[in-house]
Amino acid sequence: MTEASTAFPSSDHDHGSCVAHAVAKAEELCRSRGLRLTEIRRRVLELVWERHGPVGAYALLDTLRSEGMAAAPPTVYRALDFLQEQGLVHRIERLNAFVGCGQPDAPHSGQFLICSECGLAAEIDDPAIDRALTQAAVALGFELRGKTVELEGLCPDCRRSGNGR
Amino acid sequence: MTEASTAFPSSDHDHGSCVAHAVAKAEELCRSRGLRLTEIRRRVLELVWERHGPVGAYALLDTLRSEGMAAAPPTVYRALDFLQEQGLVHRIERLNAFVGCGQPDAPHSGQFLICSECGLAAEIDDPAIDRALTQAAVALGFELRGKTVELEGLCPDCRRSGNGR
DNA sequence: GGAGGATATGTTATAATGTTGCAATGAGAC
DNA sequence: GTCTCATTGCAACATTATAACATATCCTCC
Repeated sequence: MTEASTAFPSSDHDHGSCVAHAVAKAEELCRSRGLRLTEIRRRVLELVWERHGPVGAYALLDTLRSEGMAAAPPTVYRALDFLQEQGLVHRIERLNAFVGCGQPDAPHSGQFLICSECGLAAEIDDPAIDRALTQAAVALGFELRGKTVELEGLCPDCRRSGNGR
Repeated sequence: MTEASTAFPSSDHDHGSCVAHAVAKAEELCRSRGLRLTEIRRRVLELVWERHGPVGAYALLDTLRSEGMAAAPPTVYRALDFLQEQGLVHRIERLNAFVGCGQPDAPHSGQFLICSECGLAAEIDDPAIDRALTQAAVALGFELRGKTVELEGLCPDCRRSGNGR
């Protein structure tokens, strides 16, 4: 997950299977925690994974509606809240958008590389970054509860293809 | 700036002089860059510093209006855009809010400690964090353009006074 | 298997944040 | 002085998020 080849999803990977995998993982996780992965929650999770990049809440909402579901903003936000609490999706502050998390079981903070060109977001989990953050907080007597790390720039692919200048 | 005593503004420091100082610095900076620190821009900068903590765009707007200025959302957002471009204020993504920057001349990315209890935000500039971020990006072949680092938790004061549990 | 409580969803309205487009103004260059 | 360009005024609108309250569904316990 800290390797260039895996940080950004390759354009030809098998979406279907990775969505299925994520949902299966979520089901297991909910079972083990005694929580309900309801129809809506599951569908939102699937949609987030299908897109395989940051998705806005209202994009999800539109999709749900187009599928005939009765859905209003709270429907989506509540599902997203639940998924976030369980670590199944992360919110990307810079984009007001959400992405699926590949490691919902391992607690971690979510560090992202966001490509300004293609819009993809790669999650990394770099211990050195985490260590530096923790140390800074300790040094200042700050009790750390949440970390947001979002790096914006050009992903390897877009760099190669000369996009973004 | 990486010291506990200075990271968070102490409750009894001299607001007036630090606002004045920030504005003086901004004026000099604009002069040297051949830019115009107009009435609106200056006032917005002052307001951001007066609050000495994250302020929302609409809070600024309300204040401007209460002072009799003809102001609409674009008025404020344009001023904030300008100030951000010049490094005079930073945006805090987690809060959709803005804070004054004490080091507008030294280019830096803006790393924040945000207290969930008192709402203050302390800017730090920790080289170790920056190094870790840069190295992660390099390792992944990612061309870094912007960094967001926002740590949320309890500031030393609120910790001591037992707020936030 | 039915009552009751907790969890989840439906629904409507509204709040909060941010942007677009175009006209009018004003400051500095020549 | 006039030209040009940056800045501001203004109106409308777009996007993101939440509040409040009613209804439905699930689960447990008897």
